[in-house]
Formats: sequence, C-alpha cells, structure tokens
Amino acid sequence: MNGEGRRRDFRYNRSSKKHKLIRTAEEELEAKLGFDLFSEGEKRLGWLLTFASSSLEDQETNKVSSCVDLYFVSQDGSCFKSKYKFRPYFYAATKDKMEIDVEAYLRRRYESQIANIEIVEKEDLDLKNHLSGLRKSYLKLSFDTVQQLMSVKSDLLHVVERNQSKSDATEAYELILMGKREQKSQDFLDCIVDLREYDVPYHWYDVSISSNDVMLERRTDLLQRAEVHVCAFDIETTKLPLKFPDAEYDLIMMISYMIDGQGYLIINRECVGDDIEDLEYTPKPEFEGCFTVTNVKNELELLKKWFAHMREEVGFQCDKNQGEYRAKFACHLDCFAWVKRDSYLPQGSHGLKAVTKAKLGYHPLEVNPEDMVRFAMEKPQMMASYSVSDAVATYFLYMTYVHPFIFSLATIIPMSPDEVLRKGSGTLCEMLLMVQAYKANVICPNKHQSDPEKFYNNHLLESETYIGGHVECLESGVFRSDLPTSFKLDPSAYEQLINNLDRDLQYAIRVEGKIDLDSVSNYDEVKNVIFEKLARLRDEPIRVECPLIYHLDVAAMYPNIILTNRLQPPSIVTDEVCTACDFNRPGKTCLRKLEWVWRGEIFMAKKSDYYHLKKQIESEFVDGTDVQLAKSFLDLPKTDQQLRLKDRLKKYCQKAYKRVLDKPVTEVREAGICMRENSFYVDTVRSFRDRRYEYKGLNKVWKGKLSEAKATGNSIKIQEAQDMVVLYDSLQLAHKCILNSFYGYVMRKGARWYSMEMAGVVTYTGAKIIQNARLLVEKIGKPLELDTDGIWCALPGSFPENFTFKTRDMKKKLTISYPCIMLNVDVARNNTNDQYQTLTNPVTKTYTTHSECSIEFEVDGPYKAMILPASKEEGILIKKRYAVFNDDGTLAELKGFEIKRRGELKLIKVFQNKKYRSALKTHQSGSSPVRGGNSGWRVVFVSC
DNA sequence: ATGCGAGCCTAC
DNA sequence: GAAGGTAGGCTCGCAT
Repeated sequence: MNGEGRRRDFRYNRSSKKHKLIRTAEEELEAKLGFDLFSEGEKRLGWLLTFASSSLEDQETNKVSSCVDLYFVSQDGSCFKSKYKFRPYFYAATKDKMEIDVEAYLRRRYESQIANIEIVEKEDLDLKNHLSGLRKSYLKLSFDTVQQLMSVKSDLLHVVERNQSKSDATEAYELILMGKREQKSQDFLDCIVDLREYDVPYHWYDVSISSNDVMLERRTDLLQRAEVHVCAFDIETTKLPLKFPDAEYDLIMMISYMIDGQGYLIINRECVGDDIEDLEYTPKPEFEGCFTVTNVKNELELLKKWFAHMREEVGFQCDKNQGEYRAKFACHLDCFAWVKRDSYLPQGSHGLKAVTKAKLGYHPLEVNPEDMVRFAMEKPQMMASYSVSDAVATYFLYMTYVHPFIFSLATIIPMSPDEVLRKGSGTLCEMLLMVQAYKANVICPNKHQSDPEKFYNNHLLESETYIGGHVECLESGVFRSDLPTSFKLDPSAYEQLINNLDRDLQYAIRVEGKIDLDSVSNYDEVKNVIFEKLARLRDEPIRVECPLIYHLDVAAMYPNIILTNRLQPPSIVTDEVCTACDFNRPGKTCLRKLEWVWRGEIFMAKKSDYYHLKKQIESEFVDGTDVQLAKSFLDLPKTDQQLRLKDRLKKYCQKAYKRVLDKPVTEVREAGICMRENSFYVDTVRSFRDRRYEYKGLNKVWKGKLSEAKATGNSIKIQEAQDMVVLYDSLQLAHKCILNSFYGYVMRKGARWYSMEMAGVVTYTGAKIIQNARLLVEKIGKPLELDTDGIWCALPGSFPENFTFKTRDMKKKLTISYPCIMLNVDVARNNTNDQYQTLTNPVTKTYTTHSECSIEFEVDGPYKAMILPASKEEGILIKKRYAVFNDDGTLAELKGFEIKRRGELKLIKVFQNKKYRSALKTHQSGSSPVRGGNSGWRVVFVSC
C-alpha cells in the first residue's frame, strides 16, 4: 500500500490459468454475501473498503504465498474482492564490503526459506557524511510467506544482538584475525550488524506489481466515498443488583439495531412483560428512527433471529477459533474508541448519554441500570423505547462523526479502517512518516529503546526528561468589561510602541496581509489613531478603566516551531557528526544551535555503590530457597533484572541516605540542528499543516454553498452541501489530530524517530515565546493567566484594537488587531530562522537559504468577563482553571473543573448573586494590589 | 496538624 | 502487546 487514496482502478489482465484457485469455504461464503473473487474480465473501478492479510496457494505447485485480500465497493453498490500478492521483506546491514559474501552465505543457510536477496542502496541518515551522497548498502531479504520471514528474522535477531554487544576492541581484533583464518560460517554471521524494518506490519510492504498479476491504479480524481451498509446495535441484558451483566447466566432481554437508517428490535418475551408493537423514536427530525419489532419466545429464538438477519444483511460468520461472529470484509468500528481518542470530550463525558448530548445535541432517554430488569417486565413499552434510543444514538453518532472521520483518515494512513480507529495517534504519525521515508528512499530506524543504565555525575539516573510548556497564573478574581479596574502602565513601553509603530504596521501590511505598502490608501489615518491612543496611555499611565479581556494565542504553536526551525529527530547533530560532514566548513550556516532544558532525577547512591549492589545481586538466586525452583538472577529476562536491581538500590538509598532520590537536577543544554538534513520529517508535518488549511478552506466554501442552497430550498442541493461540509470538516479534523502528534511522537516509547533534544527545543522555544509576550503585556496592561501557547490578559479600554487598511484600487481590505501584530513583530524578531536550507539540486548538492517564521499569534475577544478562582490558601494562585463569558452572557470557556456542568451552574449563581456582585465591585476597584496578598474577595470553586 | 507521593484527570 | 509529551490541581492515604 502506498497509503494515498483508497479508490483504485482495478485491473486483472491475464488469462488466469496459472493461479486457478479452488474456492475455499471462506470464499464461498464471501461470494454468497456479494464479495466475489474478481479473477478475470474487464477492468473494474472500486472503492477500497478494507483489507486483511491472507495467503494463497498455487494449485499446480502447491506453493503458498502471502497476499492481502482487498475488499472493494463499486459505484453501483456491488462488491468484489481481490487477492493481491506481495513478498514480505526486511533489511540486513553487514560490515563494510561484506555484502556479497554474506548474501551468498544467507542464500545457502536459508535456502528453503528465502525467496530472494538483493543488495540495495538506501539513504541512511545515521551514516556519517551521508549528505555528500553516501548511501548505505543493505541486503533486502524477501520471502514468500510471513512465516518464513518470521523464522529467519528471529534467527538473525539473535545473531545481531550478539554482534552488537561485542565491544569495538574485540571487533577490531577479529578483523585482524579474519584475513589470516579460513572463513567459517560463524564469520559471516558475525558480519551481520543490524536488521531493519523487520517489525513493520507486513501488509504494508506492498509496492511492486508484476505484469501478469493484479494491477492497482490509484484514482486521485475521485474523492467521494462509496455507499456502504452500516449497522449499529445495542443489546440489553438482565443483571444482578449492583453487578455487571455476566454472560454465564444473564439473559439477553432485547436487541435493537439500525441498518442503513431502518430500525429493528427483537424482544425476548422471557424477560419482557408484553408483546411490543412497531415503534418510532425520533429525537430530532434529522435523526429518524422507525423500528420494526419482532417478539420471540426466548433467548435462543432471539439469537437465531439476530444472527439470521446479520448474515443476510452484513455477512457475519462464526470464527471457530475466536468464538466471534465476524466478517473479514465488514469493518467493526467501535464508536467508543472514537469517543476516547478523537471526540475531545473530557474523561467524565465518555458515556453514550453524555456523548449524545454533546455531539448530537439532544437529551437521550435515561434509565437507572438497577431498574432495567424490573422495568422490562413492568413497563415493557418504556424499556423498548429506551433500548431503541441507544441504537438511534449510536447509529447517528457513527454516521455523523465516526464514519467520515475514519474513512478520510484511512485515505492517508496505510492501515485498515479498524486499525485507524483503534491505534494511538503516535502510531498513526509513525505510519505517515514511514510512507514519506519510503518515498524518499530513507531506511527506517529501528524502534527506540531507552538506555536502562544511564549515569549523571556519578549517580544512576532514575529518569530523565525535558522542561515542557510554561504556565503561570498572575491574578485571581473577577474581571468584567463593564467593571473599571486599575492599571499601572509603563510609560516607556508605550513610548517604545510609538517608536515602533511604523515598523509594526508595515510588518502587518507586508507579511500578514501580503500587500504592497504603497497601495494602502489610509495608512496615515490608521497610524494617527493608534498613535493618539498610545500617546494618551503613555502620558497618563496610572488609570482606572474598564478592561478589554483578550486571549492571544499562537496558532498550532508546536508544529509551527518545528516547521520554522526545520526540526526533526535525524537533524539533531553532534560535533562528531558535523566533523565528518563535507559541508563542515569555516563560517558554515547550516548548523543552527537552539537551547533546551534537561531535567533528571538521580539516585542518592553513588555509581560505585550501584555496581557493588549489581555484582551482589548477580550472584544470587531468586524465587525462594527451594533449590529446585531457584533460578539464577542472570537467567531472568534483562528487564526483570534491571527492575530488581533498581529495587535493591532504592532500599539501599533509603537505608544509607534516608531518601531514595536527590532533588531533580536541571541543566540548560544546546542542541545542534542540521539545516540540510533530508527533510522527509518536516515535509510530512508541513504537508499536513497545509492540507489541513486546504480542507478548512473547502469546508468554508461548502458552508457558503449550503446557505445558498438553503436559500433556494433545493433539498437535493442542501443535502449534497451538508454532506460536503461534514466531509471537509472531518478531513480537517483528521489532519489536526495528526499534526498535533508530531511533537509528542518524538518522545514516545519505541518511536522510530525518537529525540529528547527535539522535544526539548520545541517546548523551550515555545516557553520563551509566551514569556516574552508576558513581558510586553505586563508593561502595557495586565496579564491574567498564561499557559504554553496563549496568554489571557486585560488591556486598558482605550488600548487600540482593530483597524482596517484599504488599498487604493479598493480591491483588498486588511483588518488587523493591533495587540496581535504588536506581539507578532516581537515573535518574528526573536524566532525567524535565517538559516533554512532547501535542497534545490540533488545532483550538485546545491541548497538555497531563506528566512522562515510561521509562528504567529491569533486573537480572541474581547470578552465580557473572566473569572479566575483563588485558592483556599492565602496568596496562592491557581493555574489552568478559569471561566470566560461572552458579551451575550453565554459561557465562552470553562477550563479545568472536573464537573463542568455542575461547575457551570455554581459559577453562574455566584456571578448573578447580588450580594456577591457588590463584593466583587469592592474587590475590583479597590486599591490593594491583587497579586500576592489576596486579602479581599476570593472566588473558590467547590465541587460537591 | 502537616507534608509527602500516588492516582486521576485536565490544559495545552 | 501497544504505547504522543509535560505541567498542574485535587483527593486520599500514610508517615511524621
């Protein structure tokens, strides 16, 4: 799979005798359910629904090969399946110039298992001086089946592990001996120093297409998904009081399900008090639920009915091994997985009821689980409605959110829809990076493993990481746009703003507006208004004014820091790397140095104590005194050993030093960033950022078309526009999800592209940006709270806000937010990367250099009010918790409170209570400074 | 009482 | 077997 688009032309251009297959039972069934194996005939067009790994056997030779089963849906709604052969492979690296010998040896050693070995040249970003064009040779071992690959891989992994653990000294010694000795098989094995890409999901490998086999051709012009059948179901069972249902003895009371919008309900009369008639549950006009009801006499009949219908509609069969009814071609998409990973709802709102309220916008029927069994007997009609309501909610949640999201994500990630839904965001990220690396002929690094025995200043490290985002709370209390507050401004800062006014406005016009300064007709007019405002603030710096409550935040800060600084794990270089590089010349600009802060926690014990304990424990036996059960410590798995050793060390520290860990150490470090490294990583990030912008734009376009369609009343066009709005919104969300994961991914356990330095540089750069913003804001207004990429602040009411520049030809208008551009000029001055290099000629290795800065503040507001809670303790300010209100009185933001709904109610009560209002006024206009000594009124949020 | 670390959940 | 990260608030249990 190349991971780009799921709609493919499908061709099968041969007279297929060679691979004539006997229909297996699976194929028989799949054919019955519409997925006929497409093996000859005209070229077909299909939308790839899903795929699964499989194998096929050549009838003549009985030779088994790995393949992927591809399940397609045609434009007319019919389906077909095809088997697409591939050869799984992995790479092996050898000692220098040993490729040919090792190849010959491996061919002999694994004669019956290896299908082919090729020597290939790959871009190896770990290779010294690779920018000069040096490539690394790898043996590409291909196999007919995954089983064969697995067997050879595990064999060679042991060899490589042994070879890698040998010291350099030994290696050098052996090299001298080699020439003199007759070469034995062991010598060739010793030459295999690394394996790569051996743990890649194997259906992923597929790229080559042989001339007499299945041909796949991507159709990038077609974007619309095919129509597929969707079934959402919900099962109600009996249960014991205060217990969860148990399949051992509990009965199914009813099954409700919706297939393509039509509802069905099967009633088990053993548990339900009365026959139920067909019913309707339509919580909203757009969520119509008409249910056909079948009443059966017992659970067996219920299951029979259910399975019969599932077989007929969806094509499920029983997998005897798993004991599950599944169909290979039917995607099983768990809406709950979407809720957990993609809904952005708080942990406490992950139940179906809460999700229905939040995402579908209606209140579903709710029944206390403890009442359900009784109600089934006593109020059967009510329980039927309840059961059906869950199926309706699930169906429309899936149709509205999950389906478009997952299938659009699946067009860019080479995984089946089921996996795209269930995998972590870091894994999705890695898959995308692997696609990009593959295209750039870059060999993938192996999964990162942390060094279990790292020291710092003669002490064992318990853990190490980097300083992350910067958070501060500077005020507490209530800030209202209609309630004057006191400002103590810094006149020199205003003087500075005035002096820089031309520079800042011209920056906004040229860089943000991309407009020629000369074409602006009202420049002086705007400038003078701002100048007047700033001058008045400068001249009267102590003042009481209604505040402008603003939120200024950097859009997609971490991705844009990555892109601005060309940050990627393989770009982090040491002096040693640079020294070996051809581009390392005096006055070079290709090395960019950026700071970050390392933080480590060390054990109290000294390194020598640690080694002493290690020696001791290594001579011991574990698992009791019984000689027969006793096992040498050294026979335990490595990770187990390290765990036990650390445990021993902890006990020792506790005894000898009265504490285990020393206080955390931090250290400012400098990372060297290569501005020339192969750009596949930043390219992946950028293409995501840009494609997301594209989809956001298209979403806006279709929103326009939707309102047009609504105006004309054409229901077909309304529906079409509505669908496109959802489609593009889900596409932009898909990109946002991945975009945000490219930063965290570099510190993920087992990441192929791992880098603590890179993560540290990203967060430290961000922390400096937000702290610089605060430095400015505290001179010209009041910062209230800042967190990582945004700052909440109160500016004096007379502070210049929005202005519109017009061009002489009247074609363009540019509206600027003065607080925003004031910060952006600062950001650009401090963060522009003038060393950004782009490879423009791969043959001559020529690079062009340009300046890059895509880090920009955006502005929200002004708002009606912001409330920052105080601690119960004197003078302690609380971060990450606040409430913000819009001008119309609605709640704009409520952050940090576990019980949002309850918190909201409480807050509004506090806010509206007359008694408190006067108290707030006293606090707000009072002369005592709020920061630090908060002796006045405090808003405290209490959850109960 | 007070201080701590663990566990849970949230902000970004 | 699969796995984005760090910062921070709050509760609770446990040791002092």
